[in-house]
Amino acid sequence: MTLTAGESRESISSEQLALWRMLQRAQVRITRALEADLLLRHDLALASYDVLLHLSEAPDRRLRMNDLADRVLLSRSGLTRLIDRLQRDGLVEREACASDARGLFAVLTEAGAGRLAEATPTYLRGIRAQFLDVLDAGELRQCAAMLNKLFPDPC
Amino acid sequence: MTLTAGESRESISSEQLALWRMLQRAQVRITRALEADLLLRHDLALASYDVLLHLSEAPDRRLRMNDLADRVLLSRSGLTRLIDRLQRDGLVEREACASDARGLFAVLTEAGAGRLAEATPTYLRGIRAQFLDVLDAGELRQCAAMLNKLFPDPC
DNA sequence: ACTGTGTAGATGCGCGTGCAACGTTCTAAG
DNA sequence: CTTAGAACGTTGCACGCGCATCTACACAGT
Repeated sequence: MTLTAGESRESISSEQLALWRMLQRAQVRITRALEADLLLRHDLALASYDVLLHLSEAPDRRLRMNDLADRVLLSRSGLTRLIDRLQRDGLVEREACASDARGLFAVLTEAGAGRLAEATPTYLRGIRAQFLDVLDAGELRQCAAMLNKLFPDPC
Repeated sequence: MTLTAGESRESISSEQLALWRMLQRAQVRITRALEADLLLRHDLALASYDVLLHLSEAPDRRLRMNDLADRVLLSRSGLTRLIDRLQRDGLVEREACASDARGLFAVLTEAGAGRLAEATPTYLRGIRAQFLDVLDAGELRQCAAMLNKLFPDPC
């Protein structure tokens, strides 16, 4: 079962390379399909959805810009601009941080929570259709196990 | 083992949602690490590497723009510009298509093949370090099986 | 208090991307 | 032959992103 020794150490078989390329393709496809659907139905980019989602899960629906940037896998400047847009659309507000004058909170507004709630069915349907429903329970467990090895970092 | 019935059909458990988010994070991380390495060591973006790789595998090291765009998951205009850059750097050339005056081939040059050969060890090392070496042979098989279900399209 | 080092966000800039529109060429119907 | 429609690739445009830089503030040591 685990007698890969020497094969995966030296170089890469064409099956392994093909596996990697397939993984890339699958990921891009799934993400694009999801984003397209979200954009079409709710005029919401995937990154925006992610921001709203993370904020909705945070205590007091607020998160420091820095923490938020880490969670949504965006550069700090990228997040600044994204929050600009979300603020312009009234989905998020900036609020000063009492304990640290440098810091800002991004706060989910009521409108933002509403928009998130609207879009969530689309989001869930998307990941089910593209991903979860395609695999059975055993495969999902295997997938989780692999991801834990690939990505041991704290959430 | 396969008694998901009803659970994955109705809505999404938080484990499933977490699984999906982890998958996203893992994918972004792996891709970014790989691209950063490639960029740092060989001044080659991942998309550029992919183009060179696909061309090197094609008969006569050439591919129609359209076919190439499909393979590297880029829009037609995106590919036009990418080929512009690669041509400027001498890694690729455009060549008219005899049978169809609308068509163009992107052709890998010697310099392009050389650059690809230079970068390939970095590329392979990257996907091994980030992905292949982390999993054992059984997991890689499971992964392949899942990808075949997720992405049944022809390569 | 003062100075130096580090951190939180914002901004200028260049780059790469997709969409819509365009010109060119192929193909089929009349 | 002519003409309508589709296909191939390119271009104008706007957008989102990251990097480098900047300002404001925090916190340590003196």
